[in-house]
Amino acid sequence: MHGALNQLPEVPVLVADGVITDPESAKGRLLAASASLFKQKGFARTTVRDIAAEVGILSGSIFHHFPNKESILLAVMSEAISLALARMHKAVEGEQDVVKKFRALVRCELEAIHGFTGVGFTLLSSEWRYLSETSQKEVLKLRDEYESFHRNVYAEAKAQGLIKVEPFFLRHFLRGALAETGHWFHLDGNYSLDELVEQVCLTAALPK
Amino acid sequence: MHGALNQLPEVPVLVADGVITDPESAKGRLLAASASLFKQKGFARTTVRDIAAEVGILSGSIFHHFPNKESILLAVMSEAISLALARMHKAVEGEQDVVKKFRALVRCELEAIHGFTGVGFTLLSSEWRYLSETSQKEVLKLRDEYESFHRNVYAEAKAQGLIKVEPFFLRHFLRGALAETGHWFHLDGNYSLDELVEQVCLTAALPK
Amino acid sequence: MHGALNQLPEVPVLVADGVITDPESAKGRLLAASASLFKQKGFARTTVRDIAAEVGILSGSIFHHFPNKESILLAVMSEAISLALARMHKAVEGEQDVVKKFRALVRCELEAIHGFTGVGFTLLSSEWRYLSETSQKEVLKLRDEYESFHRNVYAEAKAQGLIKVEPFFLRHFLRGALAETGHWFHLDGNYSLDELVEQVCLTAALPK
Amino acid sequence: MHGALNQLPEVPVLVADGVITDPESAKGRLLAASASLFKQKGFARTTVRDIAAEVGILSGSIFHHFPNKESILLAVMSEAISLALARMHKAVEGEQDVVKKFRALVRCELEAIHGFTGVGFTLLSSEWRYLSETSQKEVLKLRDEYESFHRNVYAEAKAQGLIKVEPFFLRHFLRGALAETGHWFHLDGNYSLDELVEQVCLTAALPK
DNA sequence: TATGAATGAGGTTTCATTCAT
DNA sequence: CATGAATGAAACCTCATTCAT
Repeated sequence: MHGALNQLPEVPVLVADGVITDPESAKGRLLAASASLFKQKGFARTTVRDIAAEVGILSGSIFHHFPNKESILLAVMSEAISLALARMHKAVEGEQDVVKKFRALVRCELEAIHGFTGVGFTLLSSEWRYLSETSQKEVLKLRDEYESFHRNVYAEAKAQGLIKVEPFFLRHFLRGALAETGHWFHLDGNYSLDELVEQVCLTAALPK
Repeated sequence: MHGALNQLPEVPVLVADGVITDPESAKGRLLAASASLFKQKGFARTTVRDIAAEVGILSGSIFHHFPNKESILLAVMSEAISLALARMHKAVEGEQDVVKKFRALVRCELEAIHGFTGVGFTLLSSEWRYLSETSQKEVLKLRDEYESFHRNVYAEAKAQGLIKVEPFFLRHFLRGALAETGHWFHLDGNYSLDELVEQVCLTAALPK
Repeated sequence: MHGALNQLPEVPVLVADGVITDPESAKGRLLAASASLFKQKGFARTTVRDIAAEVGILSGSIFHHFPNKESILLAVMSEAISLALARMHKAVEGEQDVVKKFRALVRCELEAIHGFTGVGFTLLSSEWRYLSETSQKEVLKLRDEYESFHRNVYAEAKAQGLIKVEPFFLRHFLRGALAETGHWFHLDGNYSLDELVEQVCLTAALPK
Repeated sequence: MHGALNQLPEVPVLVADGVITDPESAKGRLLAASASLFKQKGFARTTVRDIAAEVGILSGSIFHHFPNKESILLAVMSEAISLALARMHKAVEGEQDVVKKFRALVRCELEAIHGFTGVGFTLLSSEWRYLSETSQKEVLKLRDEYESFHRNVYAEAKAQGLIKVEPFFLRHFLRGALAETGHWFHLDGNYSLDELVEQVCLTAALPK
């Protein structure tokens, strides 16, 4: 999946813009390895020695790049959300049709969850509590931006009579439902990502 | 919320049937305290000293009731699912109307998540990875029973043309959406549990 | 020297009064060993493993008695000064002659420095900087009590025309001179403690 | 205080004679910064990164000037004592009056302690134990020269009946008393250096 | 059953030192 | 000479678990 990330055409642009750390730099490789391990074993069970071993350095060297273990989690999380934000904006750019925007958002979030934009997005919820309060606030700013963008599109859909549920509820339901796909849906399984998007829209009774 | 649990009329029955540990026994109080702490701080960050302090004993004494820390988590989880199963069966008992059964299942799961049946249900997903493989298999049996019951009701609804999405997908979506309510919905907030159930059904475009 | 401490007749009284920790208890042995090592190698160079090895336990066990390494230093220091205070009061109790009081104070401080009352007194100056600010304030209260007692006796001597120098200066000079004996004077060497006291008084031109 | 050091007229001479390192050279600035930090925080708590930051270089660069951290301490110490020796010889040069020589020595030592000759002299006692045995021996040669010079002047005073205490004891007492001034006396406080010298002589009952 | 001192493995972090650039 | 990433040993500290009382 890391490989996939590097091959995405927009990555160099995002690196240049400072959205994310260069995945080929030492720090970038550290982040990718950490994200992957945090996802596999959880933050608490992942030791800095594990991370170092994954990258091929010694544990002490990690602290050249990050002041402590928690700051790695913080970096993984804020890069994940920054990347998701950037890709989300690009995905709906210029689109007027609300249904298409809705589908784009769903697809974008699923891509974020399933690693098209690098691991890390799922950690936002599963490892949230391991972030210090200060760090939580920092990430919360980005999350709020992301969430309100979603809610606004849902509100448009509601205004056009395309859905009946309140945007506030719908966003919470969808976030949960999509995050959960991280636990059961596999890209290389029986269903494609597009079929998954389709089932989500079907559930919400959204017209094509 | 613990108090609420104890006041539920069916608790003595469930205790007598061996479904759950007597919440007034030493072991029961240990489980309740553990569940609450695991939910608050996560399994990994909760120390056996924390648990002992919450119950008012010393850390060493815990090991007279449980062989190790993980077995506490296992007990919390299997009691949570057993309780949820028992209450679920009771809730749909004798009911023929599929829509009513669907609503009952949703309500039941929300009650489990929000503590009507004691804390612990949320932990099933959030702390799942801290269970050893052996323990996971043990709990999985109960979860499978629970999950397939849900899927069967959804399949009925599909057969009657009430919903369009595949039961398999719907169950996964719903599980995620409902579990997520644990992070944003509060019983003492602006909305009642019934309103929440209503919004869930609205989202799935389910007729009344 | 530890042995000497235990044989002092007043020790049981002081332990009973809560002035010092029982030197035969686990905590007391830990303190004695720590004080001795801190004196030998300095606080920074003494590892908790060193201390544990000296006492015959494992390093982790130390933290059953003290929350961290610094708190051991704090305890060593406050016990040292508390003990010195107690013995000082006893030494001048009922004495009216200023010259005799002066000699008693000098002797008392030398005894504290050279271990008659347990190691630790010298550390008060040499390892002072390793104490956190909070801990410094705590110990400072005791030190102030000790220092002002000395200054008061010197002021009496000045008032009686026995010395010419200001008490403020004299106390600072004496503290330095006596502390320094810790680096060159040895009880088992060529001179006795009484001869040392005599030389101090000679230097200050104090009549017999 | 560093500024003051550089302005002293004899510094260029001493640099030219190889007594001390040029305080404007890279090595000299490194020594000054180290001495200052060692005094503030102690040798053990001062990191090479601290020193490097103070000088404005990176930690790795330090090792182009010194083979290891301890050698910095050694250099600071031997320069301190060399400088003190040079200034001491100059101060008593041609002086016949023992009382005046005594005063000159006291003043000289106080100047060394309070920074007229650059920080570092106090470290000789406080950080002594952090020197390896080999280094201790090296500095000891210089210290012995310094100490015996003092003792000889005291012996002269004793021979002339000006003091009563043994030179051996007096030197130890004075060293301690003067070193201690580093902890409480401040040049910019209520008393001048000359008043301090006066109080020292008063204490030792030395005639004017 | 409860206690609490002790264990001991393992965690995060620090830091002097090295070395290719 | 300077850099700064990397090293690797060792530091402090945590904590589930044991066991004699």
